Amino acid sequence: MEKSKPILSQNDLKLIIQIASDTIGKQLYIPSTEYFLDKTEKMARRLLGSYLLRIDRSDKKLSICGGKIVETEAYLDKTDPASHAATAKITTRNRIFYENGGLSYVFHARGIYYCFNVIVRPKGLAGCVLIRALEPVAGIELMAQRRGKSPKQLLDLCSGPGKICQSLGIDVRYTGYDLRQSELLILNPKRKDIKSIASGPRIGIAKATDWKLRFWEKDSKYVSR
DNA sequence: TCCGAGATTCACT
DNA sequence: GTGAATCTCGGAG
Repeated sequence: MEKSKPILSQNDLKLIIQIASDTIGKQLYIPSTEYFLDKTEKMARRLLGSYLLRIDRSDKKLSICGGKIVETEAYLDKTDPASHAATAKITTRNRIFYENGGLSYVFHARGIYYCFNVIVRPKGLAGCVLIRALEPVAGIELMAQRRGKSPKQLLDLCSGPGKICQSLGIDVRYTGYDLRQSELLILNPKRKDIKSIASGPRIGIAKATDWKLRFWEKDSKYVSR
């Protein structure tokens, strides 16, 4: 059995939500546990406009970085040839797909970069949503530093799954974190300011290339391509 | 135990 | 537009 991942104390969580809300300029909330249990495709749309935040408490100082989710892709269960859950059996890699929704799943892409996913659906059913792009809103200097870019290069901080992980300092160790109460948080505003959602085929895969499971905020400058 | 493929990014032509 | 960097997992033997 894998070691369970650290969670934040209720006090820290409260403080972090307050700081994040002030930074972004609107009140943010922790989604309910049920929020993450819907069908994968629906979740990929629903997560647009939510905020993905990384909490850093390394040198006693609390820092928050992250942004608004503007692009996602849905990866389904074993019926989806492009999904890591496509193999018939449960393996070390895809075991987490069958956990209750609301956990993180991070994997290595091409040996160099990482991709961050949100596990969705109830326990026993496989599904995850790849976060492809963020609109940076918090901790921009820290993210730029991690990316080796200038804070002015906003468009180049989180416009791709590998870039997001680099900006937020996420690697495979961050698999299995509870996104409602850990250093990796998904928070929702009361009302999302996503005007309209576009959809199209997923990017960078060789199988099921015509399935329209990629969703993004139409007109957002921050999407990956 | 070995081999091949892969949900990416960046530099170079 | 093309190719290289680089590492993990799954499947075959």
